[in-house]
Amino acid sequence: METLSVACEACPVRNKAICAALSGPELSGLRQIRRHQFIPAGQTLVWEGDDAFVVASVTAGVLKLTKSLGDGKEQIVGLAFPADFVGRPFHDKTMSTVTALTDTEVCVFRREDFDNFAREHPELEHKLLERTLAELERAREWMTRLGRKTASEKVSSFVLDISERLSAETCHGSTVLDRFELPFGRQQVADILGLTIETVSRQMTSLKRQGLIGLSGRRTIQILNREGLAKAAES
Amino acid sequence: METLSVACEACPVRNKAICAALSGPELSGLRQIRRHQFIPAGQTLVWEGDDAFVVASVTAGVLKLTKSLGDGKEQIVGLAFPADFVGRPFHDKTMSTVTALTDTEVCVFRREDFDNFAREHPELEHKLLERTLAELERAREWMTRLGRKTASEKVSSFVLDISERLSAETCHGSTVLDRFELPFGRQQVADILGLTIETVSRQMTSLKRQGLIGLSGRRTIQILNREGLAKAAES
DNA sequence: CGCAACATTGAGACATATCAAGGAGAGTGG
DNA sequence: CCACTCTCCTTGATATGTCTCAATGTTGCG
Repeated sequence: METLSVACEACPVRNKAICAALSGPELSGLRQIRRHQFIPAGQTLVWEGDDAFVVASVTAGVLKLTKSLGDGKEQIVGLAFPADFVGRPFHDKTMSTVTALTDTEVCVFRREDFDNFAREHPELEHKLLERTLAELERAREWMTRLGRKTASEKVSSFVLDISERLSAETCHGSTVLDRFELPFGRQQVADILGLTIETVSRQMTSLKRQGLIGLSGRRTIQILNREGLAKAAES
Repeated sequence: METLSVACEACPVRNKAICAALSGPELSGLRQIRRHQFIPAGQTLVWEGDDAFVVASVTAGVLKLTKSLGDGKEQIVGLAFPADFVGRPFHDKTMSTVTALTDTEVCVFRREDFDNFAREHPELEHKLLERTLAELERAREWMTRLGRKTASEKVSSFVLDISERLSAETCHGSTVLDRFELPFGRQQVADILGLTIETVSRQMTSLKRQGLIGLSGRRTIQILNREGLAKAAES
């Protein structure tokens, strides 16, 4: 892994990540304990069950948080986009694996350093709390999808959800992208939705045939009828 | 709803809930904005989608957090035991319904009061952060169960999980209860696991026939072979 | 005791998984 | 620029687990 040197002031997520809580002198305190790091697509930052040595704030790219079951099966339990925070502060075990889906840049902290710093900076902890509460809400929404939706509803709501998250990233006002590239392949969509790759593929094709979405290349999706898709996403 | 008057010092969760962060004068500040309240089984504290007027800390009983889908179906996305915190501070919408499963007692706060108080008491926010991080972890574990486990694995892991949470409550050292009463009926177990009531029933019967658990009455479960049950819970 | 709510059991339908084959993209080397 | 190849995606046929519908059994309360 390669350490990059980027000034916090020039950071693309300066105003959105938890460090937005800090200014001037405090920020440079934080900078002293961080390491800006590049993670190539496919590489894993932390492993499920390991001692949690690090936490990190994402500045570019997308990561997945996964839990693996006895056999080869895995469930993706979270996604981390720029400005999101990964890892569990104040706790010594990591309970999910964090892996880069695309080439990624993160601000990494030794967990212990971060914990100490955070305890002395309530504003930072407050930002982190808000972010964690939002993430919890998202996880619960996701649980509903996993527990009570059909394959077709899962895929529809997934497409809508992702379009919103990717739009938030590019952040041109409140525009929602209607055409975007998925940062992952079919297997990973399946692991997000608790389905098999074949079922995801079939449902994608079905949505395409209904004229709700367009597919080009392997990963590009176009939403042709957002309203109709929203209807298909409801139970 | 009936307002009770219980001194914080005598509170059964005094040392476990987020208010454990406070002592003496700060605690009495918190006491001034709280209302101790009794909620009978079946009654709902807050509704999904409503403006979030209140947050609360549970002192006795069990509550469920649910999300409902278009039709009658619902998914339980969380359980709140004594010392747990419900509601979303610093945010104006409630995204899940909170309902008492058993007779319940909670410390209720107007959200605005709580927010203001919390911002002035970093120790309290810190406790809340730790609790929220733990809850997020639990939600993710639950997602894995919903997405990638079979009905039989779901029920087995559920029984183990509940036995641990109920034991934590009675808190006699590190004893784990082998015989306990579920605070909910079959339909609610189904809503937790993303199954139908019939499937839950069949799996319970099956575990019973395998000699892993014993069932008596409608809600009492006895774990006869914890190790075997753990094996059945893995994928 | 008798009732109402809840739980269990069975038979059949249906959705998704599994197994298996074929097709399209993207990168590589000629 | 085209053939080659590897990986990923799509499609089809069948198997299977869970849901649905329906009936029966049980619990606990008035």
